[in-house]
Amino acid sequence: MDEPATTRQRMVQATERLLRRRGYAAASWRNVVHEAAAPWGSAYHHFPEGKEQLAAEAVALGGSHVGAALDTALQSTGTVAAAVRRWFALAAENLKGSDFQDGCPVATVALETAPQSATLTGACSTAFARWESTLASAIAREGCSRRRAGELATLVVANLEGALLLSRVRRDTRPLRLAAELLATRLEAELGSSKPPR
Amino acid sequence: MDEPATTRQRMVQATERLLRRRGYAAASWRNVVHEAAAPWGSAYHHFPEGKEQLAAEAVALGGSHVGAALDTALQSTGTVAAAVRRWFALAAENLKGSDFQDGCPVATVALETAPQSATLTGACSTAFARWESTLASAIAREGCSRRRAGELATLVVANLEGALLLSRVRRDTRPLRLAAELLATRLEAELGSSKPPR
Amino acid sequence: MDEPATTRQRMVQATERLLRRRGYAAASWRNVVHEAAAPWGSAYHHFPEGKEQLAAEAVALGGSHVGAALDTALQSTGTVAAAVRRWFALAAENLKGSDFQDGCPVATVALETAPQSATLTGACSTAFARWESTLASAIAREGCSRRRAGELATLVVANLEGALLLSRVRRDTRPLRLAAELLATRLEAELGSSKPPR
Amino acid sequence: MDEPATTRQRMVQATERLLRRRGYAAASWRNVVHEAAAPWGSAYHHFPEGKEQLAAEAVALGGSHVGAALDTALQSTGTVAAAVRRWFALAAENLKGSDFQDGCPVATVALETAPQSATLTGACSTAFARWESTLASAIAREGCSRRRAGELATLVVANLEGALLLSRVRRDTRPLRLAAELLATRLEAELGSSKPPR
DNA sequence: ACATACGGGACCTCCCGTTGCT
DNA sequence: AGCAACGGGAGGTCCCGTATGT
Repeated sequence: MDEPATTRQRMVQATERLLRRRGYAAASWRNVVHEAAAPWGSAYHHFPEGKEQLAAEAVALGGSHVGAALDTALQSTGTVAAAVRRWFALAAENLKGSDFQDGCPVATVALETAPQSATLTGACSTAFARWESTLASAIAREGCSRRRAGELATLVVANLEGALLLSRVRRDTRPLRLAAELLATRLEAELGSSKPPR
Repeated sequence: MDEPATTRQRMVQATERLLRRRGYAAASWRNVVHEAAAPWGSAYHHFPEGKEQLAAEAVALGGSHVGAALDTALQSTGTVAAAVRRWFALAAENLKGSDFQDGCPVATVALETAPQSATLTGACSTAFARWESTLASAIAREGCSRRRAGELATLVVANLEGALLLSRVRRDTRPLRLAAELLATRLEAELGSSKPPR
Repeated sequence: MDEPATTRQRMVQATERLLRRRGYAAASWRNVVHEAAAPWGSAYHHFPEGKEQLAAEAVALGGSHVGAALDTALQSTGTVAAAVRRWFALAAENLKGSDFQDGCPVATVALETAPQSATLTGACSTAFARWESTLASAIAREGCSRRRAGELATLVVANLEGALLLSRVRRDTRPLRLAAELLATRLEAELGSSKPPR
Repeated sequence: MDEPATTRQRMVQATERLLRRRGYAAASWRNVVHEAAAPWGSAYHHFPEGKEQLAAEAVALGGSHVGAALDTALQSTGTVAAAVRRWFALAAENLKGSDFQDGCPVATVALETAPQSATLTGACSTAFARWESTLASAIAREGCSRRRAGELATLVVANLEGALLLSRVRRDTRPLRLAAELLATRLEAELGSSKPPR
């Protein structure tokens, strides 16, 4: 195990990197094969449906990275409110750690391709839905209706994306911190009675 | 006044339309001159610094449109909380009215070009800053420290962009309604009794 | 015998189909293996000399199909003149039956590749020569010098190809009927005295 | 007058040359701009509808060349029968003069692109129709019903194309001579009463 | 202010043929 | 016989910016 990544995997990873940093337009085959040190001649062997397929897989990969950070945050904290704070802090770290170069691969592709490519919009939608589903489950577990849990999860994701965008443009992570605070306060207010935060 | 739009104006307007709907990549000269029914021969006469200049002006125009909606919302309501609800509702209307085709021109360009083009990132940043400044003034007028007013304004803008993104991807305006509710509640809580939030 | 077609056979047949309908350029390996439901992995096992070999065999197969129609026509009629009429009528049927999609695989390849590929030009030439030889023998049997029989055979083939081309472009089989009439009349005139047409 | 050919004209001419010699597939932009010594960057300036537009114009040009040869033949001879002989002889000369490299640009494109491109099939059809129309008028002038004149014209064109194809593949102009003889004899027979053929 | 043309390059897609491994 | 991957290149399209003439 832990074999060296296959060409195909390297291409998806490279694409995800490019999407994060410079968006869909920059994820050209040329850039991808260069970044991945992959053979250009077999691009369409691995991705017979072309660039959309490659990008869709990269979006899925990017989404799973962010989702993994959410899982980590949930596991390392006791309440959803704390997890949200942690999740947003991780996002802020990544942003700052890349000198504000790495944005959210999902959001970038979503805005750049919606509503032209159903495939890609679908991939973005799926990524968002997964985060929301994870969040909603965690929220519901703290004693909240499934319906309201879903709404709160949507708000968390919306705030993450909005704050990430603003933080990136301003080169300042404050929006992420403010959004985390806004959400955590609200979550504690709505869930607090039934679940003592440790 | 109210003269017919000049060639130059038509080009900026057409570009703004293209940015909203299909992003920076679609705002090619070819598409712009076609959409604007403008002569290609004088493109570089009007915009000697090229496509970036054109796009920057289009972002500014798009930003002013959204800003105008905010002004309208503030004038037609009594509190900032109500104005935010109204502002987000207007955004939802525009989104739905265009069959979820028209997104925010500022956000799209911001993600697509940051951090490659300082000019364009600056234009986006300026647009966001203008909305925040308007909001911050209105919030401060309801009895809040300038500092906290600025933070709340940032949160409003972050939520607008995040919710708009989610609403567009899902083809459902619910995220915008939820975000408006979250913000309005918080604004009322912090400003409501006339002042003392904490 | 009458076993299921081998992979190799299916590939040649698929190629012949593609040549007839869309020409040499459309007979890419990708299209061929898809049409034939054949494994790409063994393409160069079966056709070690590459695409030219495949196409040459497909031309030969196509030529034999047309030649078989000629044999049928000769057997089911009493004179060469009648056989020509029948042959052209069969060609018209095939053309119309395919909604004017199926042309002559030999002619298409001949024009598309002559004079670049000696192999393919040779394959086409052989196909034409076979039809002419069959015709010439039949004509000579009706009492005509071998020399003149060969000339008349050439004229029949030239008219078939020319009329097929015109009929296909116009989506109208009239040119084939006219050419058949022209040839039959001439054949009857030159052979008529010695061989009463039934 | 007799100005140097424009870039656009040179491109069409070069394309016509390539179509004649090597078919539609060989008329790539790369080959065209090389042959025409034209700037590749303005290809789509001159032919905004792309390769099909270029090829359609080249087919029209090629068709007009062949048509001009027909006009010449008609003017330099006394009867249609003689003109057909002359026309076919000119075709044979061109074929032989190019060492059997130059075929008919119209026929090649017709077979290669029919029925995929309506534009190109139309261009080919138009070229054929023009020759037929010229021929039909000339035939009718010799005392033949318009209807029969049209049929005979079709036969002439079909024989030209078929014989040209065979002559090219065989590297031997005999098919063209035989076809001319066949047609001339028939024309003389059908028109003979009013115009002594011999 | 506008038109026509140049000029080089990037885009995605698809091509043909080869190479080791079953 | 068949497979997965490689490898370089050509295909048509469209890009941005510039250069001349009015």
